[in-house]
Amino acid sequence: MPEGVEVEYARRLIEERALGRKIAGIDAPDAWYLKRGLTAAALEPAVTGHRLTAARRRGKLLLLDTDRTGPTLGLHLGMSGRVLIDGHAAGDPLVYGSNLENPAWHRFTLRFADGGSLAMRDPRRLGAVELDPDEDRLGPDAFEVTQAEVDHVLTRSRAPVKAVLMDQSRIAGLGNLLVDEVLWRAGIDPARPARELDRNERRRVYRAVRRTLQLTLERGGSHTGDHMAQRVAGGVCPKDGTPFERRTIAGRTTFSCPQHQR
DNA sequence: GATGACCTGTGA
DNA sequence: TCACAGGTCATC
Repeated sequence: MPEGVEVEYARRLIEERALGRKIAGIDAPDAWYLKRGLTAAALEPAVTGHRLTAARRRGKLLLLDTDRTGPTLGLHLGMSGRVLIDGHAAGDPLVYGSNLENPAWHRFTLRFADGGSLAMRDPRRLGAVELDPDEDRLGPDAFEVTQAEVDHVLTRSRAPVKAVLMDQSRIAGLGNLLVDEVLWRAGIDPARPARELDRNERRRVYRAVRRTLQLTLERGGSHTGDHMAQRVAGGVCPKDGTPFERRTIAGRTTFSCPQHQR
């Protein structure tokens, strides 16, 4: 779904309400939802009887550790996925997601021995479940990324700075909305080749990443940025009132201010 | 690295 | 009916 901020909400929900609970079985009615060769027949015995011991997150990947030498479960929320525990979700509803309940949208469920459950509801089926995921395919997490790491990825690519910031193998956790908000705050044109940014501009990007994550986390989601409200036809820049420009960059709809993003 | 594909729901 | 959607993956 969701970008790093929503995945962080899901992680916290799991940490608060699911840790220590024993898995009694799984419900995986959609074989397509299990990735990298995983099958329900292999997954169920691998996790049954184990307790959840930690809920971690790297970028948009949720990592559920189990006890002893039990496996780690990797959950991807895709574009429309949410985590429900005992039927309850975390955070605000997705702006572009459906909040209706439909049993057919429950693509994967962990059943707990106490009778509750951890379910993934995902209308669009673009999420995924995997076992012992390779966490190193992802770059440093956006919530913990350093200025040095930002400098490193930006100076090594000629791609548009937006494409670089959205590349999960470089920095993990920023999606389309958050990157637009970051570059709007930093005053950088999303189409600029990343390596052309000077030292001062890279510093602004780093600070905007920190500020954007802090702000949207406090406010309730990736859609709560100041820039987001103007992501519509006729939207104007909240800083200077200039009509926003709408383009496709890195394959994604991009809104930016032609006046102050340069 | 840009592009299209994946899948399905929503709103114009 | 169509365009579009906050993500990833394979392919050119």
